[in-house]
Amino acid sequence: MDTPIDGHLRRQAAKRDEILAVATDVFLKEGYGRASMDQVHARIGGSKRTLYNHFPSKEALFEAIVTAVSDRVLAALRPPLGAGDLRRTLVKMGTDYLVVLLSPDGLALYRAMVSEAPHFPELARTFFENGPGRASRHLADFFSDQKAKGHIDAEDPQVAAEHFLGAVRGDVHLAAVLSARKPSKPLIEATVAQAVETFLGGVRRIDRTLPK
Amino acid sequence: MDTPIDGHLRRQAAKRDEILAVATDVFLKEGYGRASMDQVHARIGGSKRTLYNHFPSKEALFEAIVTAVSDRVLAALRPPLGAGDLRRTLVKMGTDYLVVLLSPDGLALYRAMVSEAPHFPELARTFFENGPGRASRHLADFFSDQKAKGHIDAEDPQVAAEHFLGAVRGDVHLAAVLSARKPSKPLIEATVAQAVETFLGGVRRIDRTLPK
DNA sequence: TTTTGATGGTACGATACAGTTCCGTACCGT
DNA sequence: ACGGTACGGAACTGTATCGTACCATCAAAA
Repeated sequence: MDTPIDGHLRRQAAKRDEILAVATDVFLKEGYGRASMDQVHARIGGSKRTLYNHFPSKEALFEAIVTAVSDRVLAALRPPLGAGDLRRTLVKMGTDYLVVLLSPDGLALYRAMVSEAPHFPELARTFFENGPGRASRHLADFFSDQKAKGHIDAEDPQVAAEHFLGAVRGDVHLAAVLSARKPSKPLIEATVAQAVETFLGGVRRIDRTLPK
Repeated sequence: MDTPIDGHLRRQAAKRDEILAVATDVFLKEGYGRASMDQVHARIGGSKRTLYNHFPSKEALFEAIVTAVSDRVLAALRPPLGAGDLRRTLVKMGTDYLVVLLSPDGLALYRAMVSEAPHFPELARTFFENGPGRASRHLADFFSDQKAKGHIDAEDPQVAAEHFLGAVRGDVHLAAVLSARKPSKPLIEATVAQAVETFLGGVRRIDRTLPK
């Protein structure tokens, strides 16, 4: 006995996926305010009623888009961090983090959430929790382990993680969000590299004539 | 002969200021998309024509608002940094920076610029240059001086400044932008304090059995 | 084959928006 | 007193918006 899939459900799901794909493109490119249901409908073709059958309102469609894109994009914010080498782990976490944030979808999602946070507060909260917040806690767990092993001397691992990721974002993410200029990958890697070194060793010159 | 101020110009300027004040409130609270000229007009009273006499379009009004608020808000991003104590300077710069970014106007301005950056690219560029970008360069100048004096060991002072300010933003700014929860001032100071310590000394545990 | 459910096509309703037009009034310098 | 300028008031234009109503069509299930 194989899968007794209803043909109607198959069609329905396919239509839903098609609508979601097109609507995602429109909403992320134009933003919630400037995107219009008519625009989506024009690119979908067909009836406007079927569009509203799948998503009962513009807000519902936007929420579906955000959750879908979040699931797809934000997953990469938590790469597997074995309890391995500290510097290597920071570099991997930093580059993965920054690459996701600077990807077209990442930038568009960030812009959309910042723009609509006041009108979709629970959605914004979910975005933060499943995105940057989770990434910070993920890294903080690693820091806790490193601290227990005596490799690290951070007062609060959670705060330390947030600071490291904030340093990685630096002005690069800000500039990209504001001017839509996507920096090159080597520049990303160089930025992360220096952030890691600063984070590890600090910036203060150590007196060579024996400390302590 | 006292000031030969034209009465017409006085009225004109007063009206312009009034419009700008009300419109700033509306635009920063609602965002460019949801704010409407009718809404501004309703709160101004008077004729719609006078509104359009002062600002020929919605876009022009928005640009005037952004430049005005930028001048007023972003000035505090460059506190005077005498070439004094390193730690104290970092703490001052960090707290001033974060307090401005987390102020209601700072958050609203940030949201507005991120939202409308694709449609007002030159405005977004100006905002970045006069805001976070200038702050980074300001701090970078201080770092260059400290480096010349042998107090710090940063490869690229500009990048180091961006990383420090990024760490100061951390997840606090992100969370505030996304959830409109303004963190308390002691939390701000505590965050900055730890960021400064991490930035100065790094996180890696130094082997107590004599380094080097 | 008949019936059911999803879809295609299009017109429509109601509202909101940016920007204009017309007319009359209040104020200021001369 | 007079002329110029900005302002108040309100209706109006054209367009865009979200969402609904109506009917024909097509594919799958009975």
